Amino acid sequence: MKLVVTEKHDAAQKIADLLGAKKPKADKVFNTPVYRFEKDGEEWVTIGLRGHILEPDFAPSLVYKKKGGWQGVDADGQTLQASIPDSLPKPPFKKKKPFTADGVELKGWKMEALPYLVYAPIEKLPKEKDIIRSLKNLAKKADSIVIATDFDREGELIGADALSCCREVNATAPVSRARYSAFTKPEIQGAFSNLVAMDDNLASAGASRQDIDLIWGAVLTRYLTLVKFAGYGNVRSSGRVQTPTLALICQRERERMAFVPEDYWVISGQFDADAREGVTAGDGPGAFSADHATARFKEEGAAKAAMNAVEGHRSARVEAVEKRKRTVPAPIPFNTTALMAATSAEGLSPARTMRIAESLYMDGYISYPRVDNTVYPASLDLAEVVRAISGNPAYAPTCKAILAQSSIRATRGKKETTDHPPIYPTAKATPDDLPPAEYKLYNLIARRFLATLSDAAVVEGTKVTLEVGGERFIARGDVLVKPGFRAIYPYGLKKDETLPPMEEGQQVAFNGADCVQKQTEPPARYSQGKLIQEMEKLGLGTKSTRHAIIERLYNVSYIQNDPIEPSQLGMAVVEALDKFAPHITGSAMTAELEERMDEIAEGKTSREAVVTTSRDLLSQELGALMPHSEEVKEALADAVAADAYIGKCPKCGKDLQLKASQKTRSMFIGCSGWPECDVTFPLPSGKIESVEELCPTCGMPQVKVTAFRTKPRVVCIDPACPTNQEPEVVVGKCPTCAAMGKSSNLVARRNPKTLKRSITCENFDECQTRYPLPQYGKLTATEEVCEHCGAPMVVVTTARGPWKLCPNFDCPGKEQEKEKKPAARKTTKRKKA
DNA sequence: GCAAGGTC
Repeated sequence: MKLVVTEKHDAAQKIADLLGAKKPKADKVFNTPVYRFEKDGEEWVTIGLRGHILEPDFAPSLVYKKKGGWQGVDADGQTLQASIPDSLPKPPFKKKKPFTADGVELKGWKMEALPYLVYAPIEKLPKEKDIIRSLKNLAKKADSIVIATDFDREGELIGADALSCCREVNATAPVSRARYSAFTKPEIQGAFSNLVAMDDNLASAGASRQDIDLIWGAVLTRYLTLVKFAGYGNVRSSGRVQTPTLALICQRERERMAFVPEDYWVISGQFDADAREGVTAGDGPGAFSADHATARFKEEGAAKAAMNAVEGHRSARVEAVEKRKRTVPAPIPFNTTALMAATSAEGLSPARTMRIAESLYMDGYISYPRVDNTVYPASLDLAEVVRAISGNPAYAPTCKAILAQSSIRATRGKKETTDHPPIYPTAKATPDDLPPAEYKLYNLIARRFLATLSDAAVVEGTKVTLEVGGERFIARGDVLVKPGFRAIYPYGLKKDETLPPMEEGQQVAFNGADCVQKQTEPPARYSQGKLIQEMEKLGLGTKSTRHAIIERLYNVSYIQNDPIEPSQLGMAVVEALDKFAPHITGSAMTAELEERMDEIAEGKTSREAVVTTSRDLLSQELGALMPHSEEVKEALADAVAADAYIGKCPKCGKDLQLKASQKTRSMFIGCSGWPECDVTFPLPSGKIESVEELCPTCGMPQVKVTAFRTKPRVVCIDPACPTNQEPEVVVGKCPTCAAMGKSSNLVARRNPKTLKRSITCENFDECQTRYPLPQYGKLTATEEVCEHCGAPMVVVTTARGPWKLCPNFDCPGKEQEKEKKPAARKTTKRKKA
């Protein structure tokens, strides 16, 4: 039996389809799907991995008490002892009681262990245990093995790891490597009839990347986390990609802070081409505005002089009318970065984009979403794709026009790789087929695809120069004369600005000018899309990881908002590392690693040599960092306090801070003077941000609250503030009391201690009736009663509109709805396997 | 309780 190992399930299926004479049989080994077929009289089976199936980690059996423990070196530590270089003082490890060189006992050590962690041996541990089990089971019976993972460095490593698993159970089966760059019949058949050898050097290059990332990441993350320990779960991370990315954001913020705005003045005049003598008010079709030819006056005096010069004039002369046509080329095919840049501009974060793209891919609506390529391969039948999506009425006219051409021509980007085709739609979808966010992304991808097959747009720009009292004004207009791709791709489009028709020498009405003082703006913060593009430019991360890295920076509270601003903590982390361990804050480390990896791949150096050099460098920088731990600790503590600052305590004047409850992890506001001062304020659920302005009603601090899927709102932190008083609403009669022959009101109110809103019976002590309520939105009572349980129906109006519901949590109607739900979400069902 | 890289 011939065993074919691919990087992912999808590839295993496609290869089986393309190689088998007959349709392959879908089977399972344990829980892993595999595909069996016959070729040239031999039994074949393909199995898909899930990316990396092994994961490097510090050897648990040799060095640590238990996996993942951050204590340090265990027991006798012999293996570590052997790997520590002579330059580092060797602790005299003894059984059960390790000591430092100075004789300090190391049991339970933390920070002191870090210099040794730099040199700790690394092992590859199983990560996908189920898949490994299935793989080994097949490998046992295999006569030969073909590694058919992706054709790149990580793919080679994934394949080498898989092979090492196979070798544990089958030491002799011959192994070969299939190299393909597209799932087409000729490509795959060609790859399998020209099998090559595994490239061990390339796999080693990938493995050195893993080692270096782990060592630097673990050592610096533990350092930052332990130097100012803030409780379990409060990790201050650092890494080869995330820290330079954070540094980019901080650098931009520093530029903004250093920026000194300059005043300038802008003069804008109002004109009307219909009224020759300046008698109309200037809001007819002939009205237009034009800016002074000096776009920015640096001196107020010069601006005033220009204003004085036009003062009193009622007409202007058209000095020149220039028209110029320019073509706007159709956009190039989408790769991952370009897709994320486009969705970011549409308000969809890169991380969310990739989650949705993954589901669209899995459901068969779009092609593989992780690509660098921006050139459609010749093997892709563009006309067939156009036909496939032409069933969507919104695309039909464009599809028809494209198909009517004798040949279809597509735009092409600069990046041409053979990994996968650029992202294109693979099936028709309409707004009825997909949930809104999914369709939004599908629509963008489908329209972009059609745009890449469309003509350039032609825009006619008009520039009109006007003269008033010796001053020149310039009006500009843009009109789309040939829509081309813009007919199908309206994204990122500026509105047309039309000008009324004018001729040289013509007089138009001048209805006065305004002079506005403005200030130059600091460089803009990065949007998530822009940051991803910048990361790509600098070689930070890959198409598959950049969005996740940015999300990680949000999760550890190094950054906030979009456009992205760094937190005080983020700034402090970059500052501390930049001072003492500058290698981790720049993109040069990645660039250099790439060079070393190329050398390993070419056989010019070894994985061991490269990793050891990197360990020595880290050892050096950690050595510079450790003596300044007090300084770093204070800087981080100050930053954390500044990030948590909400306002001043009304009782003792110290700082009120955002805190997390130890027990429930929920957020509240507490005084930094605790335990002397016990002032606390409850917080509603949702993301909390500090706001500078105090409450206009009571003078207490305010916070900005963003609850899940709601618009942010600014609220006073004091529940007693009049702005926080919600009227109690009588929503109806209590059904429990009614059953007991009594009549009591159900009242909706907010608990001032917990801020939770609920409906309680006035007769609660006796009947114990209480219903939960959504925490946000305006609540109104209705006359209606729930058909299932008799509870009064209420309406909650949020930004998404009114929503009528039965508040009874145990209402029998709820169960029925739950049963209905899975059927309603049919859209995520996987397209035929 | 660490990273980054694959993929779900």
